[in-house]
Amino acid sequence: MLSERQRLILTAIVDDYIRSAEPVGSRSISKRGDVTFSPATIRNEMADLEELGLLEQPHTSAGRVPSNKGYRYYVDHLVTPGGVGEQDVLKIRTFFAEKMNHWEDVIGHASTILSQLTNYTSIVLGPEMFSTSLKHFQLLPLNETSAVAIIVTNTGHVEHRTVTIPEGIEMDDLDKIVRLLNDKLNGVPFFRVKSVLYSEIASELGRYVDRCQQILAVLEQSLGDSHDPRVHLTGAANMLIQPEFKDVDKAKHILDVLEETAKLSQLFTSAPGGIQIRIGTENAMAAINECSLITATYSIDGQSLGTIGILGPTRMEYGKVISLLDYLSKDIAVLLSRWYK
Amino acid sequence: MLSERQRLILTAIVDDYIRSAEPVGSRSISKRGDVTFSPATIRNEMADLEELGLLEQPHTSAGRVPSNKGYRYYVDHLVTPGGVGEQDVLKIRTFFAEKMNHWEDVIGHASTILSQLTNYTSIVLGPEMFSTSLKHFQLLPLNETSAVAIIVTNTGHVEHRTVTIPEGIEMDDLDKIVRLLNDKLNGVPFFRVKSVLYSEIASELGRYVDRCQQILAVLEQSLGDSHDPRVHLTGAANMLIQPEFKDVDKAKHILDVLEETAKLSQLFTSAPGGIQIRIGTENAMAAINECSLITATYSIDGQSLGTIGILGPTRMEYGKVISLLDYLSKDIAVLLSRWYK
DNA sequence: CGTTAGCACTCTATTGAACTGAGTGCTAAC
DNA sequence: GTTAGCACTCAGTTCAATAGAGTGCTAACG
Repeated sequence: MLSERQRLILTAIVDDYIRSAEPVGSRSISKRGDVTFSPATIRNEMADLEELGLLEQPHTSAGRVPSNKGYRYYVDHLVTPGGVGEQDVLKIRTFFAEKMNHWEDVIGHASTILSQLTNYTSIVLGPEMFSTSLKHFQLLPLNETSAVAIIVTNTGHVEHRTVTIPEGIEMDDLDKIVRLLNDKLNGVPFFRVKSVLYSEIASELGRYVDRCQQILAVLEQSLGDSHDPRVHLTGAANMLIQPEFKDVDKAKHILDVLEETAKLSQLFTSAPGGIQIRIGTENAMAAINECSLITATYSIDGQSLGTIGILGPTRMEYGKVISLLDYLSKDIAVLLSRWYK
Repeated sequence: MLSERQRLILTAIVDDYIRSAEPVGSRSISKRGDVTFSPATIRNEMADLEELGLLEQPHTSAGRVPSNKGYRYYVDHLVTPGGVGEQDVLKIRTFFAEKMNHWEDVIGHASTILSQLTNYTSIVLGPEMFSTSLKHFQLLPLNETSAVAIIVTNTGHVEHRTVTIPEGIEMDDLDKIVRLLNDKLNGVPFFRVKSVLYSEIASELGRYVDRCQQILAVLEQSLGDSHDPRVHLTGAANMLIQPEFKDVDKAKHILDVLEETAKLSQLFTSAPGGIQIRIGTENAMAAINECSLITATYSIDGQSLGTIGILGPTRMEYGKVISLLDYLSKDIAVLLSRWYK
């Protein structure tokens, strides 16, 4: 347990370092208004904090820098979110007032706002289809061998892919089957579709055609693998602003990872709701071990739909980002629920 | 008009500089196998080439560097494309052998390959919808006020957006109208859809409903603005490899522009077919005035569909990139035509 | 007359030494 | 317990000297 004074000093150091990106010395802290002790006293406390592993020293004659553990303590006990500025709220309002044609536009806009307001990189996961239910299923033949399968969810989300039609299937049969599927599957949540498919419908399908195995294959083609949510990445170039990444090689490693958007979604191991913060090496990927990732989930009716997040250096404006993510995740929820209600 | 020897020397300088990114001196050229003159002779020629504006000198005691004009001469008269390596062909083969669910997957894969094989940034414009024709149009009501409009082209491309249904329209009417539209518009090329809409159909619509104005509005909502093609950007981080962009600020400017994918498509002022090369300041955007952009269009049946391109430093491996783009654009055409035929 | 060797000159980049300044740890006094 | 004072450490900066790459010019050569 830290003393009140230690907490005060740790806060001062972290705050200063977040602003300046330079090691913080005892003198500069004592000159701040909120700390009344002499540099010598502060030095003693800093030595203790270093022994506890909360601070680090780049070299003997430099000031102190928060360690990962120090940041962890800071976000767990010291940081004060402070709310979202009036200016920022206004920007968000005007940005979301724009016309949006797709579900995904909301998500994309959110991503842009996040990176603009923070000057960090924003990563936003679109709603997973599996948390919604099927509204409409359709197979549109293009020619003898292939068709476009279109799936619409109750939220207005559209998925589509080109599928191969097995030989020997009649158009009429396909039509019947699609109609049957729409009857049976309408309103069924996606995570249950497959089981319903096999338990209730597989038998009925037998009545219409004998080649039902192949039909099911087409269905699986249509539904399968649609698991990966859309990833919106904005402001990747903002990484280059940070002094810690002024070294081009470091920056490249990070940007390389960011480009593989598919892998990014793995970073977002489903948060238990609310804000989640991963500092430095707490992140699974080695390439971003000098970054912190803060995420928040947005949800409708308690059903968590997706995640918005900010990636920046460990020296990140935690308070500001937390407020913003909290605010925006709720905002998105409102927007989306209005969207399809 | 340059002498044969001048051309030889210019080629040598450009090739060397492309490899090394360092000013090329007379000595290093004379040591190459293909040039048999002494450094002094080469120096004389270099002075002439500089006077012609084809070469530049960073400072008095440095070697020569090609100017934009020099690159221009090089690509116009000197470069030999040299073909695509066996290895590369193999990689392309295996990459395109993967399963692809959408039209766009082909484009996305092409973009990835391009950046991987060149270590530059690839920009690929998906096929513009307007060069295809309407296969199917559908309005799927989500609730009382909004619906999902789905458009499928003859190539299997799917566009969708959420539209607002004007008040006072009956579901039945909508159904009839959609059916009518499918009858009339099936097979109509997109660039003619609007005119057909107004000339042939507007009158007929009057029979079904009196509020045809509003219906047309919905249609325009569905069709309108779908002009902008999908832009695939891959390997943006590769810019950081280039020594000319080791300065983080320079790199940031470029990456910032690259992030606004919408604006990127403006760089691709429709090429007259074949390969197009823009060197340095020939590019409209100031931010990429130290870059070269090489593009190739891919087309089916003479109908140009989209563009693939490579963005790199002006010091770019022109020969290799030209070969690759030429090869890949034809490959894409084959793949796509097989896709929907 | 075109080509080449030689040489003086220019300019950048590198090296290393001296210096500066921020910051610490420790000790002794308050 | 707190603070002033002081010796010490170490990165960063400045400056001059040096090395090296390359040029332009002149004169000689075939």
